[in-house]
Formats: sequence, structure tokens, C-alpha cells
Amino acid sequence: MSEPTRFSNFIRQIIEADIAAGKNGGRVVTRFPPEPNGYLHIGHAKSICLNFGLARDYGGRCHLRFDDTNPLKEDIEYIEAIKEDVCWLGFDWGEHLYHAADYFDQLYEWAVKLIRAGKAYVCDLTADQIRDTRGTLTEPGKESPYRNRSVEENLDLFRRMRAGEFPDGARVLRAKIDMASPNLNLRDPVMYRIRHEVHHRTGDRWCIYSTYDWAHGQSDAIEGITHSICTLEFEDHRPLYDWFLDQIDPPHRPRQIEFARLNLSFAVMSKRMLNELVRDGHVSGWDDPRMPTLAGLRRRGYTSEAIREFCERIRVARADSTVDMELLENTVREDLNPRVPRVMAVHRPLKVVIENYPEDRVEEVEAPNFPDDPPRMGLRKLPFCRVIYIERDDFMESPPKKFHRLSPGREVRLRWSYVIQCTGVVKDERTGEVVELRCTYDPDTLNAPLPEGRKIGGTIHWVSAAHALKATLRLYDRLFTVPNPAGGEADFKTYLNPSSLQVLQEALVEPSLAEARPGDRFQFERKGFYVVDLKDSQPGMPVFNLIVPLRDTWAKMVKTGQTE
RNA sequence: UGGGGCGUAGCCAAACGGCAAGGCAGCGGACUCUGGAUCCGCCAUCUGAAGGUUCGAAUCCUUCCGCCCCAGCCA
Repeated sequence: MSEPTRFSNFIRQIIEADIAAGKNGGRVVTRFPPEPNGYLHIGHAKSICLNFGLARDYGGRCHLRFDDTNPLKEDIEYIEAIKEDVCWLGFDWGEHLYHAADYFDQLYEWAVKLIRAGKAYVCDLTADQIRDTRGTLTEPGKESPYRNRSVEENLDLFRRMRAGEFPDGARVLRAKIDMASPNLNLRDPVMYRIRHEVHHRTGDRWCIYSTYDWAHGQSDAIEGITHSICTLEFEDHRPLYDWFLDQIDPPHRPRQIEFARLNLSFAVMSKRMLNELVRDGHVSGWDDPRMPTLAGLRRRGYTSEAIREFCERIRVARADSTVDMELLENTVREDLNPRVPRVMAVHRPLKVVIENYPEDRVEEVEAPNFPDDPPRMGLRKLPFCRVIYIERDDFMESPPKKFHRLSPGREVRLRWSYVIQCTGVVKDERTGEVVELRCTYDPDTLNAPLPEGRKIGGTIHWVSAAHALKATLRLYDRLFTVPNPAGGEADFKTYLNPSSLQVLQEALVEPSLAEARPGDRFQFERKGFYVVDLKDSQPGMPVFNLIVPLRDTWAKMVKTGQTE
């Protein structure tokens, strides 16, 4: 489960002040209110950690409430996915699972109350007409000609709206506030619209559905929410939130507090865009490991601990911000580093024949599973023989000065094994491509410290040709090539990274990985953290997803030309 | 242009009138059978700008500048 927060923020300060002042009887009740119209993403994780974290730390409770007031967009598929994601993230709503739909009757009654009080009216204007009479940012709107209908007429019409006497869009119920308000949300906002739609929860019982504004604050009040936390774009709605509450005058009075939503560089976070990526097949689904969805991150191999820690580190404030993708990546690395076993996997194999090693000999060398603290995870045995494979990148025919891996005439250490020296290069006659290396090994160097003065440049990973397992490696990179794909001139999809997924079918992994089960995580030494794919990995044909690569200072040197 | 917000390092962010935390990134160095990890050090004379108040200002006041949100019968 989750642990107490380490950092305060302005919301905590408000809550602490409220508790000190004895507001709400000292109770803290929050809620996470997703609309079931898409999958949860890491931005939602920020909200979940915030809301459930507040409840956890102040001895309160946090409700999971589905804000399901629009049957056109919502689907039960999303309900289940959302519940799974919240659980996986490590939070528990206990008994407090709610749906705005459960309050439709109460909402209807309160609407009638507003009509009786002359604070709401049925308006026959079309959607277009309502828009045209709303005014602009600088000009006031015009009052609807239906604004001053009698209470009786309004009551009758509203009842008939509910009874299904009118087609979709024919009429709406509007709050009667102020068409000249500088806050457009107060210009007689719509409370109910007619939609002859089946709702996933209420079936065909209703054909009028409340809007967000008329449902949200009321739902908060019904549930006894004390602090209703939402994102900045709802700030303009707060006066309306409060106005509605004033009209119904509930026993519990929630307070809306807004914070800045999470933006992540090199990613998109809007449901519309994520939906589009899925719908148009740019990714394999909501759980594609490149997606910033919780389902995607889970499949990618991220741990819920890492995501919670990330949400902690990004903090909560009111300034619009975009967090560096690198912070997320650093957080998983830090989480995985101390708890994941190390193994060897050759991504792009290059054959090496050790000429002075006996043809039929097979040795077993011992390797610690967690070299930084060997006793913790024990040892495994690695078969070693005459023919091995190493990483293609670990050999260069004419290397720059600072390259300290294999090249003709040079020595390297094979991880947990011998020191070898490259004595020959075999090339494809046609292409000139290096297809094989001839080497010799030094029999005195197995697990032995090197004598004084003898220095070996580097250590590289390897697998035994006769024993290695074939594996598929899926190398994931950021989905977009620019820091702010949603903010560019062009459509965000034009910034899709064409190499966000590279599949290596010919990878070779050490035989101990035969035991690996879906969901198991490893560090492929010198490469990155990997997870056995939950869906596609098969016993004979394992599939590993790259969770996050290891920091690679050599790559950085190559990139900046610092190799000489 | 009306209303509502927000500006502290490349990216987050603290500081609540008392002398600019921390994290990520970056840069040095130590160590290393992972060019990983770890460890050590450096990294804002300064808080969007300009004025003002004050013994003292990122914090208070004024003006200006910039960015975000709002004209759905979406949430």
C-alpha cells in the first residue's frame, strides 16, 4: 500500500487550517471522480495519489465516483479498467464506490426545487440559438425568450421532458442566473439536456441527463465530500458550483480547490488524443507500452511504487507545468535498481569463436544475481564454451580513443568469465560486414583478479552459443519526437516517433531466463530494465519489453563527439 | 478586448517580511568485473520587468510584460 506523503502543498495547508478551525467536524473526505469514457493516464495518477493520499494522511476517506452523466460517451468497459488501475496503483476505496447516476432522482428533485424557487426554467432554444445568445467574452448575452415562463409551465414542461415527450435537443433546463455575467458559466447554464439514450447504469429510465455542473457539486454534497479537488480549468466553474450549492443548501458543504494538471514532455495526455492513437492504430491499444496510460505503463513494466513516487516528486501546485519525461524514467530506474536481478542478454549478436578453447568443453561459471550485494539474491551458473555471442556494438574495427571494448588486438573481460583478445575478424565477402570474431582466451583470468599492472579496458556481456535462448526484445522509446506534440502547429500525430518501437527477433538471452514468468523484471546488464510481457510472451519464445534503458554515458559521448 | 488564474535555474518546486530548500537534468572527480549503481563536489548575489513601502522584499503596494483557461445541450 501507499506510504505517507513527504511533501506538503497548498491543499494540505488549506486542509490543515480547516481541521484546526474545526470545519466539517474535522473530517476530511475527498473523491476521485473519473468519467468512464477512456482509460486512466499518469495525469489521473497524480489526482488519485493526491486525493487518496489526503484521505490516508488525515484519517479521512476517499470515494471513487464515476461521473457518468453522459451516456453518449461512456462505456462499462472503462469502468472496469478504471477500477483495476486504481487498485493496481495501490489505493482502496473500500465501501465508497459511487456513481453520479445513483443520484439522478435526488438531482431531479433538487431541479424541481430550483424551478419552484424561480431559479431554473425550461428553454426551447436550439443549441445554436443558445450559443448565439450567450454573448461573447466582451459582450453580455441576451436573455432567452423563455426565461420568464411561469413556475407552473416550467414544472409541467420539465416533467414532460423527463417523461420523454420531446425529442433530443428540443428543450433544456437552464439555471436562471445572469446573462450579463462576465463569467460565461453563469450565463444561464444548461442543467439538463434530452438524450434518449440507454445509460450503462440506469438503463432507459431516464431520457434527460444532467450536465457536469449540475451533477458534480451536488454529488459532492450528497457524499459529504469536504474538499472537492479538481484541475485548474474548472476554476471558472467554482462560482457556479457555489451558486448551485447555495440554492439547495445541503447539510454538507463541499469546497472546490483546483490544482495544475500534469503535463509530461514527449507525451500527450488528452483523452481525445489518446483515444485517437488507439482508434487509428498508431498504438496496439490502451495498454500499448508506449502509452502514458496506467495500463500502458503497467504493461511496460513500471511498478506502481515508481508511479506513486513520481507523483510525489512532481509535487502539487497551481502553476501550469510540464514535467520532464526524464524524471519519470529516473524514478523507475531508482525503484527497480535495488530490487531487480541482473542477467545477460545480447541484443544484436555477433559470433565469437575462441580458438584456443577446447572444441567440446563446457564450463560453468558462477554469476551473482545482484552484484552490488551478492548474498541478497544468490548465484546462478552460466555455461561457457568455445563459441559465444557478444553485442555487435561492443566491437569496433577501428575504434576511437575512448572506446574500451573489443577491437582487433585488444582485450576485454567477459562478464563473470575470462579475458579474451581479438585476433581476427571474419567478414562477409560481399558486404564487408563483420560476421564473426576470432579470439583467444586467457585461462588464468576466470574470476581472478588481474595481476598488478595489467589493465583491461572494459567488461562486456555475452551468451554461450550452444546454450543461449532466442528471445524477442521490444525496445520502446518515447512516442513523440518533440517535447510538446499537442502544442505544435501541425496535428500531434505528425510528431509520432517512427522508431518508438523496435523489435529485435534475434536476441539471445542466457539460459536461466527459461524460468522467467510474465511480469518478471530483470536488468539486462549494461542495457536496461526489462519485463516479460504479460500478454505475448510464450514459454519457448519469451518476449521482453524494455522498461527503461540504463543511463549510457558512452552513447552520450558518441553523440557529443567526446570519444577521442 | 471581459472574467478567472499563473510567472523562482534547462524541467518540477520550497520559501508565508529576516537574508533563495530539495529533486530531475547538466558539469567535474572518486570508485567499479555493468561506460550502470554508489559516493563527493559544482550548478539562481537572485525570484518576468520597472518603480515604491520597509532597517530589511521572491514575499506588501503600483504600473507594465508574458503565458494558461472560459463563448459544449463535454467533463
